[in-house]
Amino acid sequence: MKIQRIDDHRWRIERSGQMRVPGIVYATAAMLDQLQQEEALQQVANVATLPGIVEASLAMPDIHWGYGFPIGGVAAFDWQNGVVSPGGVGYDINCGVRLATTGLVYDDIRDRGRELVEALFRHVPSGVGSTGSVKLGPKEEKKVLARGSRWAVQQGFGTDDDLRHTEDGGCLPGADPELISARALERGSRQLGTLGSGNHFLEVGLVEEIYQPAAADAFGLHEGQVTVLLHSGSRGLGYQVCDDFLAVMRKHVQTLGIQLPDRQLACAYIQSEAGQRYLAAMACAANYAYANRQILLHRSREVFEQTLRISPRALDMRLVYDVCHNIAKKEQHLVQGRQQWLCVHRKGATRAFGPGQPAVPEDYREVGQPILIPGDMGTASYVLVGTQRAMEETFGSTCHGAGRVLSRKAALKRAKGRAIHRELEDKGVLVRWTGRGTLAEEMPEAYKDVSMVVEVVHAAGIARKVARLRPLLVVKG
DNA sequence: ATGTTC
Repeated sequence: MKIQRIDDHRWRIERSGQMRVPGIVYATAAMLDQLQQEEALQQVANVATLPGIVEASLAMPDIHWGYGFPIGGVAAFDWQNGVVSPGGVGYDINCGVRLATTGLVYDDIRDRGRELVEALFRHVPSGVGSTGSVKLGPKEEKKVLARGSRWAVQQGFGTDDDLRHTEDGGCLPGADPELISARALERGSRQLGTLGSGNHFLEVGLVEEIYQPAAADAFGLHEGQVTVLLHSGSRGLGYQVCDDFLAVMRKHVQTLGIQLPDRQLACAYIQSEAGQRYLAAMACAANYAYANRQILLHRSREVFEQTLRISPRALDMRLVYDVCHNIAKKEQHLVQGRQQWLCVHRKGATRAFGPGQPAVPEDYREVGQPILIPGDMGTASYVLVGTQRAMEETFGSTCHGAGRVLSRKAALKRAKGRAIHRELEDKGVLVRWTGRGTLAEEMPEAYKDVSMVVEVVHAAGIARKVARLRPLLVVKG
């Protein structure tokens, strides 16, 4: 594989073999050196062979190996002649992050940390297979799939302001619940409003530093403020939708006569029946995830109010934004000088729309879309803002997180004999968790330094730093 | 990520 340096933060994988377009990797030289030993760069090149891909197969600085497509990858396909692939979205359809501010400062919760984290842990079900927040009959579940966050708000789990500050308004269009298998529906019936496991979390933190006052002001962020950060997805339902459609597409792709460099790149032309059905089913799972995070936010409001015995008005928990980082979306972008309809796959990548974009909420439009980048549980998370340069270079996309450096297995080994929760406590982070190995798998050393990832996208201009958050209380699955 | 290999 031939890789050319473009500048300090951009590298081009030259076209070779069946590649239709080059690959572009956003990274420092040191990060690229590490990547050379992994399969992730080969996956970037593999994606570049798919029919209808435009401009380039993109990789963000948090790229790592994934199912078929790399995690941290962005690929856009022509809406008329291109393909859609479940592997380009990922198993956790609409995995995403939401950030809320509060009217509280550190002193308001300083002595209540243990109590708060206990109450959050009790009221927010977490862990693999967690259930019990909201139970849905089949009819009601289909409404969730069709309406997303709007269903949750209609049930009293939030406000219209929450919807305005959610990507897509919390509802992807074109969702068809009749395409969801009985098994997926069954898995979804008891998991709405639950956190899940792995890297999913609920975190109470502090705004530690502001980098860009104008954007921070627009987003309602100021130093010393208590925040709530949530990371979750579409749970077992989304997993099942992905699994169901991978099976469909593995068969389908054999009828197309296209040679794939990797079977995990199974796909369908967007305009085919299989392609349209996947997109309509994917939208259902995306809407389930939006509703899930909306209910998790509502539960957080309830816990803060009850534990601190304060009114909703005093708590003043406002949703800053909710972003999704595992999705394929129909969007119009400028390609070689003309507007073109595309299917933009973002897998472990976040939308990063710049100033003036109609899809950005009105109160943020002048500065650009908020971007939420969770780090590991002991260090920091970042709020960024989208840029015009991202619109021009990356189909309005940027990174999504720190990215793993240790496999789960390697992390377990490294954590042996250690008490990770004690180490976190020494850093000022109180943590409650469900799974046996979760804390070890998710320990800070298992991840890249999130600030290095953020520095790359900031320096490359495909997002700008707005604020840094420091974790105080963490609930893990 | 995932009722962590129906």
